[in-house]
Amino acid sequence: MKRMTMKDVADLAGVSKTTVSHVINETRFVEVSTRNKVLQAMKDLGYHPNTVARSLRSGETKTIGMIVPDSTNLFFADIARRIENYGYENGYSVILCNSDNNIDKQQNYIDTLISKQVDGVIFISSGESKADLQRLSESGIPIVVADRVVPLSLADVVLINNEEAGYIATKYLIDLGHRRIACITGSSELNPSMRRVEGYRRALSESEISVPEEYIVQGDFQFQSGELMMTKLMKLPQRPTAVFVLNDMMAIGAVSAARRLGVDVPDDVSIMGFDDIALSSLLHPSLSTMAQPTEEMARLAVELLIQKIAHQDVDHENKKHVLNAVLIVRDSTKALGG
Amino acid sequence: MKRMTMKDVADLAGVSKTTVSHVINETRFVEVSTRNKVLQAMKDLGYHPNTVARSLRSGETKTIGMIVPDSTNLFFADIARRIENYGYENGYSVILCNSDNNIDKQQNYIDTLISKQVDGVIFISSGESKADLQRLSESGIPIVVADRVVPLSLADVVLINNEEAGYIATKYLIDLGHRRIACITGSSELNPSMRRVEGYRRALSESEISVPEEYIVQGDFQFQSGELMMTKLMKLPQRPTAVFVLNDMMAIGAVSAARRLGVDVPDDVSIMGFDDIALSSLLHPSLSTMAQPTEEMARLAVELLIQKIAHQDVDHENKKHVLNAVLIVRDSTKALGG
DNA sequence: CTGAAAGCGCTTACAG
DNA sequence: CTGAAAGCGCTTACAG
Repeated sequence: MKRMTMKDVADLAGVSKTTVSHVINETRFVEVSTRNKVLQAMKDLGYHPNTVARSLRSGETKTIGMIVPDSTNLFFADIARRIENYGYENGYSVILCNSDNNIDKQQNYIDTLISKQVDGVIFISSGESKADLQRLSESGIPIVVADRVVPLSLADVVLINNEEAGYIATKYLIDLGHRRIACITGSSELNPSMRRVEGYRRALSESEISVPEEYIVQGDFQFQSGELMMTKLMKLPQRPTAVFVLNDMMAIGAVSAARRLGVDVPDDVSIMGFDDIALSSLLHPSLSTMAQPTEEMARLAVELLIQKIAHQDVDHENKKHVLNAVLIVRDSTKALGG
Repeated sequence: MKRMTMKDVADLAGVSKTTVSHVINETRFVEVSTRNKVLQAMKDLGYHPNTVARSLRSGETKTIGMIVPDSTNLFFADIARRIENYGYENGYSVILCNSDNNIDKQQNYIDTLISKQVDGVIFISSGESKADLQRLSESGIPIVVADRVVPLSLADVVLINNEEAGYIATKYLIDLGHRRIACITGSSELNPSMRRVEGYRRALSESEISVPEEYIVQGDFQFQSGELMMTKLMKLPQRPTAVFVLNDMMAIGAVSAARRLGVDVPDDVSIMGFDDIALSSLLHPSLSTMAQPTEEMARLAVELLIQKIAHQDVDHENKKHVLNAVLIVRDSTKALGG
């Protein structure tokens, strides 16, 4: 049961540790017969290389940290899953860190990640965390931030064009003939939410549609707030005919609230979501939404990180990588009076 | 930007590495003034202890591996989240491994976890994986298996009493006056699914209700199969008045299918789920279900693992820890004709 | 084609 | 109250 080491393998195979190391890593030519003896010895002993020792020596752990606000949220769960998968394909393990909107927890995790010598960190949206990011960055660990804007001095950034996406969604509703278009936002300090609202406003003002302030209500990206805010909107004297909800979970809540109020979706009111979580295509009515390219975001984030890890020496210019959300039309929206 | 080491701290503070180590770990008394000098030096240098070196020396990595089939599945996401959290509270980081029902991936991850010298592994349900578990177990790494039955020679096991839970759910439907009670199962080779069906059968036979074989239909724990199987059931000449669905995701699909067919839930048919994922209480009708104690499962799994890690020397007797699912009555079920 | 030895950054007996 | 030194299991220049 004792853990076998290279020494054990070397002894059994009758060669040096150097040679064992080289056959394991294929890092220099080894006589075929020697090689086979080593391989056989490894097998006989059930040898597993000790990555900890290797990491100490080589300076790389083949491990990355992934910080997400809440891996239970379907949007983050999806990205986290894909990051794990791309990491795996590239030989990296990922340490899962839920920041939980808890500043202490996030800070502790960052210290832990630094101490564990992770090769890089993928940081996904969380409240205010410039200071933490700064510490990470100062420690010299490559960072990629996803779904969030930070100073480029700190990290590469991968995100979607939220303003444009907000514009496209709203424009789509306008083109369907809607004029009374409300919006359920996320927490006001979150940049993605703010930017989507800006796009929403731009589309409306471009079409010279004025928006009463009570049409813009604030949620918190959770189901319940979608329900609550939708109920509020439906009780307005001048009811909107379409609602742009800034994420799908709230949009699903909004559909639910509408149903309970006897308001038909999409006959009486069109509802437009954001994210395209898996659930959105399944429920009835299926949700029209702006799909985030999570696959691409995750792939790009991992690729960028791996590049940064590889070229840590040359000074890498951090960039902002902007992807596009795409309009997905399903059953929760329809032409006004159509 | 160069990583600081204990040597740097020792030099700046004018003490030995030994002393630095002892103030960091609080492992022997150090003169207050010396202590302060060391602390100050650490701060000035932005020193972070190198856990990799520590692990090599001490033999523990303060890291555990968590293998789940798919962290995107709400039930697993919930458990994974809680395990991460309990791990964090106990000073452990967790490496996220999605086995993905891919035997190669799972095997690779296990080798990786062994090589990375994780202190323990929490293994959550996956298809057939006795061989992998065996390898892990032979490497001497403590293992806790959750939501699944394996030989106790290999690991501690934490799970719910699926048979009893299936019985309780079905008995509840019977007590509501239902006699024609169908069941949508999960993949037939999964033990939890099989056991729940056994409980379902026991409750029915106890009440001397015979169940036509076409009332038991097989899904795969995904939304779509719930929809599909529900549709099939509703087209039966002798339609069931209640359906026990072996997980919530399929139950939500079943509700959705019913709605589309113009069958009211719960007026025309009662639907009973299993798991109590967060979504189940939110949708309308909210779902009656058997709640799995994920909080307790996660806590227990982490506690057991930590105990095993601590007492690796003394030979620990693996046990099966059986928790109870609890009946949650919501709006998707009602008395027959009530 | 292969090996001896230094060293990665810690912890911890041993010594005083 | 503190320090010098061995050693955890690897990798990799250096040497032959």
